[in-house]
Amino acid sequence: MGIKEDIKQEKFKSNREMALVNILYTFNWLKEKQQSFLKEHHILTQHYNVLRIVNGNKKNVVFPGQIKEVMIDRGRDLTRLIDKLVTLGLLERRLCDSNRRMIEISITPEGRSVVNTIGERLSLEMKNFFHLSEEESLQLSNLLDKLRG
Amino acid sequence: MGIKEDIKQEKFKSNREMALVNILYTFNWLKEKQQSFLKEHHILTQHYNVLRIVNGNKKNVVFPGQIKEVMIDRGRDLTRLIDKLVTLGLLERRLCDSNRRMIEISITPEGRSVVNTIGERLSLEMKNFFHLSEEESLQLSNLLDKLRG
DNA sequence: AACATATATTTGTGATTACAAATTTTGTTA
DNA sequence: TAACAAAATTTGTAATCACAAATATATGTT
Repeated sequence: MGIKEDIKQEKFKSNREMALVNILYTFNWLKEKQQSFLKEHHILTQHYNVLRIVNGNKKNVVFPGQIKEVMIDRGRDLTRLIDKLVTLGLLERRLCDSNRRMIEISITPEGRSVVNTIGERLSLEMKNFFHLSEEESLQLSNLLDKLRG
Repeated sequence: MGIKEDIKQEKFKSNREMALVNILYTFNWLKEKQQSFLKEHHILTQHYNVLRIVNGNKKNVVFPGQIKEVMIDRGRDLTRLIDKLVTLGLLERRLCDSNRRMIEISITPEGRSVVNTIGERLSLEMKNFFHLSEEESLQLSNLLDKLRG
């Protein structure tokens, strides 16, 4: 089974177009896998990504602007993404004393627990659905880097 | 420049996770490129994908269910996606005589013109931003196929 | 014919997204 | 130091999305 069967398209104009379509298709495939985990925690992939970033930061505190810089899917509507996570008790917001245009975001113990739990499960489950070796994964990642070149 | 610099993350737990993140990141990168074209025609990538499918079909007529089968990003809310394209005068809807549960979707001349114009421009521009050779594109596509296994 | 079941699509609704405009604070400069 | 531009985030809003429930039609069974 390859992309041609998956979307029932026999021919592509070029390998480039086939690769392009395959990235879009694989993205959705992966997103669906991820969502089935996250649903149990009542959050979406976007929420998880923000949590991961805040949790991964060495400092205890991050600003929305910093999160935006690093986000995989460009930080649109970050305010209301954070709103949601604050409502869920996973993040906290505080005014920054030194520069009051900024808001300090920090993760709560519960947030840390949630993001770690999901992260571990994801690592484990990866082996079941991500059918590439470490070597092949590296090749893939290098090709994608080159693509964006 | 690679994924590590792009999202400012020095280390990944594994190459698999790096590849995973890289796919998500590259998807968004590509989507942004595409959107800048489509904006000029006041449609979204989802709309373009539906148009492409209807246009690419050999028969003059497609049913929503068939579109759904083939869609890259699973056909959620297809009804209202088609609504939009009908409103724009790019698609037409007609009741199917033989099975009145179904709706016949066909593309208008204007729809055909729009989708062809966009398609050509996309092919041309691909060369400017899709920095892989035909050979490398094939490798990439094969790796993605294997990933989904 | 009457009924249950399956198919194909639409609707309702609440959440999320995109885009632009607004708000607040800071930095600069004439 | 008043004025103006820049930076960081929020708000408003219309459009889109996801999910479930509803509708309408077709098929198969007793």
